This record gives sequence, structure tokens and C-alpha cells, in this order.
Amino acid sequence: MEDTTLIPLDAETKVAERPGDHKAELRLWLRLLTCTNLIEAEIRRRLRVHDVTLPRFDLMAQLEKNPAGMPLGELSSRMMVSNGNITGLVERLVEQGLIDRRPSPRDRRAQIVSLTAEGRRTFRAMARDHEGWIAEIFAGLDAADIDALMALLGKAKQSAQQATGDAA
Amino acid sequence: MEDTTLIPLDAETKVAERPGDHKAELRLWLRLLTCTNLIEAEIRRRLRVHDVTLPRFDLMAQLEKNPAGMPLGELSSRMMVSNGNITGLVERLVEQGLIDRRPSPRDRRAQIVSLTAEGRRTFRAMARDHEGWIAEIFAGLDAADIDALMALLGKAKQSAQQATGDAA
DNA sequence: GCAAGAAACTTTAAGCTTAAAGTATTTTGC
DNA sequence: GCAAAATACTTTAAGCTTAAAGTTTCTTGC
Repeated sequence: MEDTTLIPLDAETKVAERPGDHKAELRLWLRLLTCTNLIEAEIRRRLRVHDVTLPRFDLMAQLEKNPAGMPLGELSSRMMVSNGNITGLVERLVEQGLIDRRPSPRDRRAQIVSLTAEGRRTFRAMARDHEGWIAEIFAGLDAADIDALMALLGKAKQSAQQATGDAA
Repeated sequence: MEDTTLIPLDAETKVAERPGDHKAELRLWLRLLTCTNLIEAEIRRRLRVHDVTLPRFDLMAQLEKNPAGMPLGELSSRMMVSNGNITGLVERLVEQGLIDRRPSPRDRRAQIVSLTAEGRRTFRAMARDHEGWIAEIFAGLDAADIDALMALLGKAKQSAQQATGDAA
């Protein structure tokens, strides 16, 4: 059914030379995914000692950058997740005493959330650890590798955004 | 509390020159994550026209590579997810008529799953589309970029595995 | 053989995530 | 002013995911 199966190719033939074949891109995507999942799973595992999940950590990171706090909708757009998602995360973090939730003074539909003192303390300890974990995970790369990866991933990101409809 | 806040740095100072600082690695991790999530979300969105989710697609891909089928435990280890996860995925795929489930002839605890004829047909159509989507997403990268990214991600993966306890 | 342990699942409880629909409030356009 | 549209959030239904505990069925070591 596929024409590609009808073309015998020796080992020397470059994938790119066969029109319509994109095995190289497929392999790249698989490796990108594997790599990210591997690291993400490790970070999640290690965060557990602080009794915090990765999405909660991410939410707290947003609040730490904005000490005045922000409404749920802003969290939603900054974290690029649905608003219903934020509702649940905020609920659990309030329960944990890590964030505070108060009505907005200017809009009775909105609520402003911000880190509590304990939340700030907890987040800073986690962030310090987190930075160390990431450094450890990427210890096998030197500065040149990191720069090169940043550049190539930047290019990949742009390419993906273009293919994705962009909206930027 | 942090010593880093006590060191004033002008804009020229390279991050790498400050010992104990790993902002470059942190930025790299963030970009890696953003890039992967961007692509993954797009693939998930496009897969929906086939009425299949990404994990179901992945499971079917495993079965397509092994036409004789395999027990759930093997799916679990190949896909690197929990066994309880596979139970649910298999259940839904059987319901959809895309895979078959039969008792193992040699082990009454085990079940062998394999693609149905419809599953094979559906998977092949999806896989063809999928390859095209990936090609489109990475269209902004040339062959040299792809090779370089593969190599660097390979290095990153190895580094991460080392830091993760490896077990390989 | 048979008891003890291992293995192949399944179940449960909890959390993350989304899309879609619903509620309350504010803003906009006359 | 007021109706209509937009906005901020919540709720619901469905699915993915895990860890931990439970069940059934092998396998192993005497």
C-alpha cells in the first residue's frame, strides 16, 4: 500500500534524500519526548519530599515572581492551562496553607491569590533544591552544549509555533 | 539568606562564571519543556479527528510492531507506565474495537492483546498522518539541525539517566 | 507435593487535565 | 439606563496517571 516499501535502500542512502520520508524528524520527536519525560518524572519524584506536585510548584513560581498576587485568570494564561484547572490547584494550595485567596477589591467576580509566609518559605527551599537537581541532571553538558541546545530548541520552537497556527 | 543576593553583578557578567549558579541549565530545562509541551499538545489535538488519544496511539504503535500481540505487562514496561494504567487503556481500546484481548494459552494470569483488523487500518492511517504532522512541525529545521539536535539530546538523555540512578 | 514467594493483573484513592456548560458580575453600545 | 456581550470563575464528565493494596495463578525450594 505504501510506495516507500517498494524502494530498496542501502545503508548509505540519506533519509533526507528520499522524498516524502520523515523518519529523521520522527526519531527526533521521539528522543525529545523521551528526554523531557525522563527529566520531568525525576523532578516530580524529588518534589514529593516537599509535599508538592509539579503543577503546584509551577503555580507557586508564578506567585513568587508577583508578590502582589494575581487573579486566577492571569495564572491560567501564564501557565497555559485551562481556567478550570487553576480552580482545583488553587483550592488544594489554599488547603495546604501555601497560598492565600481574597476577593478582588475592584471586581467582585475575581479573586486574588498570593503566597502566604509559609508558601514563600516553602517555595524558596524547593526552588533552591530544584535548581540543584537541574544542574545535576545536565551536568554532562558543558556551556557550549547548553548554548547550542538552547539555540536549536529555539529554532524548533519557532518552527512548531508556525505549524501550530502561531497566534503570536 | 542567599549568598547570591549579596554579590552585585553587572549585566556583562556571564552566568557560567558565577560558581553555584545554574540559571543557564534552568533556562534550558524550561525551553525543553515548553518545546515538548507545545508539540505534544498539537499532536493530541490533531489525533482527536481519529477519535484516539495520544496514549492509545502509543499503545497501538507497540502492538503494530508486534503483530503476534503481547501481554499487558510487556506493554507496561515498553511504554514505561504503571500496570494499572495499561489496564484502563486496554479496556477502552477493546471497547472501541481497535484491539483484541484473549487469555494466554500458557499462563492463566496473563492476557494477550493485539490489534484487530480495524485497529490495524486505523493505526496505519493515523501513523501516516502523524508522520506528516511531525514533518510539518519540524519543517523549519534542516538536516544538519536535526542531526545536531539528535546528538545533543542524546547527550542530555545520557546525562539525565546518570543523574536519575540509571538502572540501565 | 506443598508452603512461600513471585508474577500478572485489577482495584482504589487521589490528583492532574481538558472541554463544555453554567453562574455571577462587569462592560459596551446604544 | 438597559439589554447584550464579554469576562472571571466554577462545575461536570471524561480520561490519563500513579502508588498501594488486593486477587489469582505460577514457580521455587525444599
